[in-house]
Amino acid sequence: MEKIEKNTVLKNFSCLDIELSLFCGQAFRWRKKEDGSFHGVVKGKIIDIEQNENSIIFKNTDEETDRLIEEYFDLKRDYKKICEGLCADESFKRAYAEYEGIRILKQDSWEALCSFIISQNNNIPRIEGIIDRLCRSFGKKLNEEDYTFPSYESLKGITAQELAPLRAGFRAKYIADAVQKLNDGEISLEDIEKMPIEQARQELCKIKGVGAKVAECTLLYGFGKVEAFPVDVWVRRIMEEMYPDGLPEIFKGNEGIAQQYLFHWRRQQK
DNA sequence: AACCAGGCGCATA
DNA sequence: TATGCGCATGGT
Repeated sequence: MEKIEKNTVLKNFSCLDIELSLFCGQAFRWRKKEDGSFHGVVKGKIIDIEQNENSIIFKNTDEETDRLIEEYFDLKRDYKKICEGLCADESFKRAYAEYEGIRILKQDSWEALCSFIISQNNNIPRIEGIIDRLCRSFGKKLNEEDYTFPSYESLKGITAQELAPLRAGFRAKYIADAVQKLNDGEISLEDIEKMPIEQARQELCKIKGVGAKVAECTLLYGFGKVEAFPVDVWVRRIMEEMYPDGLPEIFKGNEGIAQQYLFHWRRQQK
């Protein structure tokens, strides 16, 4: 990363496609502007990104933003090396050939948890709408267009009734339960971060509306646990069609990365 | 007008 | 332990 005027510029990178990573179904709050740049809010900071052939420009950055970017896009991890290893599997190889550059985004853990509670039995446009209304209703206003994702602390005491305007349906009571358990300290995201993954799964599942799939998504996208492996309807199809005898051994430790490529590849099929 | 959407809780056996 | 149904909402 180098600083050029007000921007941070990345020139030597591999396996990093910003657009693919932002829009392959793991984050719900980014948008692509008419000029082709990407605009979003990460942990309260506004992020603008432009990707060209051999450079990525993060606009108007400061030190804190640089730190966030490095974490969010997991820049320290050697994705190229990992993915080339995963290519020993033919199905992954096909997905990788088409969609090289997908990375697992390390999102805020509460945002990931809440977002994937909302995602259950739901479709992506509606998930995005609900989350947008959540941020506009309860987040901090940064400017005319941008709002932060509301912290669970700021939502303390909220009821399903009060969440009704989000039109989240039956999921409202699940959000309320998560807010309550986090604020009362029944569950601690800081603790979960440090736990062995199996224990972390059990902790997350104490929240109403959090089952195996949502817990796994939270661990993968909110805690950067790339060994987590969310199984939804699409991944179930992949398993039946390609891995009837289980996942290949080569995926071990990077199941979440393999999952994201296969998930996106499968969803693009008719 | 049924059916589906990055599931889960609950009842039933 | 395993299956099946209902669930809010909105789009095809």
